[in-house]
Amino acid sequence: MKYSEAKEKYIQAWGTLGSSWGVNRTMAQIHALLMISTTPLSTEELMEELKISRGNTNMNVRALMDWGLAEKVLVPGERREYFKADKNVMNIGVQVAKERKRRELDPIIKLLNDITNVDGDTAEVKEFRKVTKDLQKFATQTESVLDLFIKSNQNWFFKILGKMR
Amino acid sequence: MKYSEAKEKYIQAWGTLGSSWGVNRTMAQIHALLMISTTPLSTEELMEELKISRGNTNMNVRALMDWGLAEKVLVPGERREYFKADKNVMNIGVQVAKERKRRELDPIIKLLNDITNVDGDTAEVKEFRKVTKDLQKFATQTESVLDLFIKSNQNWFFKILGKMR
DNA sequence: ATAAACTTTCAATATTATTTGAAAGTTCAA
DNA sequence: TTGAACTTTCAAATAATATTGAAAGTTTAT
Repeated sequence: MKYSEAKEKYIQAWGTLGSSWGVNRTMAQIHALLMISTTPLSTEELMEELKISRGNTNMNVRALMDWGLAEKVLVPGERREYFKADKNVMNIGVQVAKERKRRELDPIIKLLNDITNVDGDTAEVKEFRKVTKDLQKFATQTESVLDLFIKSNQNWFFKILGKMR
Repeated sequence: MKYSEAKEKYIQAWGTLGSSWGVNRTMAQIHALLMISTTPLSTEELMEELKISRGNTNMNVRALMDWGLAEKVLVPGERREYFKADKNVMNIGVQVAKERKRRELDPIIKLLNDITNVDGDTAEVKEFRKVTKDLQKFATQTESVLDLFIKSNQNWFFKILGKMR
């Protein structure tokens, strides 16, 4: 396969994947580009490559930095800011897990804690308590797995899991 | 907390969570309702409870069935179709993992297999190969974990993981 | 202090996803 | 068959989300 073709497919696929994972398409594509670049890229270069506006580029680069997936690089003697991505895939996985846990799982666990304490003893309420408690248990277990993954250095996590098969 | 309040919060939260997990809001809310209902619900009842149209209800109930999260219940002597959700939270987790693996991870692994075979030996292409191979490895490891989770009966998976801490 | 080089903001616009509801389709009892 | 009771479809409307680009803001060199 030709490089240009492979690159295009890769960026396109990353964008699609991103959007089904709570990350917007452009953000994922900028990340994809930074991942395969041999040097840090400027806003100009990102705009040029992805054919997107300055504002859009700026917003999504900042979002990537918020997620801990990219950082500024200052080149001595240059005004312009450059950006580079962390290329360690395991780190990326951990970072994404960490952020999504914080943004999604934590609030749900908090909510479930609140609502399992609903008053009443009708069949309806009993069922509600049962279901929400089950969900709470599952969410808490999921949280433990994520914490384990987040804390695990390198690929210890996968190594162990690999042995479990 | 009052039941009506808890219920509302729960349905609202489930909808929000769903949308950041590749499931649309209404689909998630229908699921939430079916989960806490003591009896199967009809299209009419879902429309009424969630204040949504017939078409919307129908589409999303079918989507839930596609995902293996709900099923039709035929009540003898009734024309109307009723729907109920699988209430086993672990099953739901497995089902969602299975579907998302099929819809998202599998295609990406396939793509990565293709594009890591890019031709060329420039620094650019070498970097591309390196990054995509790393991604491939990570995706494959993730696949193994998911397969393990999907195949694991009951909560064996979490039990083992729990011991790892 | 000025202006060039750059970054950030945000109201307007475009795109994408969801929802509606009426019409078409199906099933079944009589 | 017929028609009542129900389900499904899908084009159009609406809502949600992302993008643009020009203006405002900031930084740095002189």
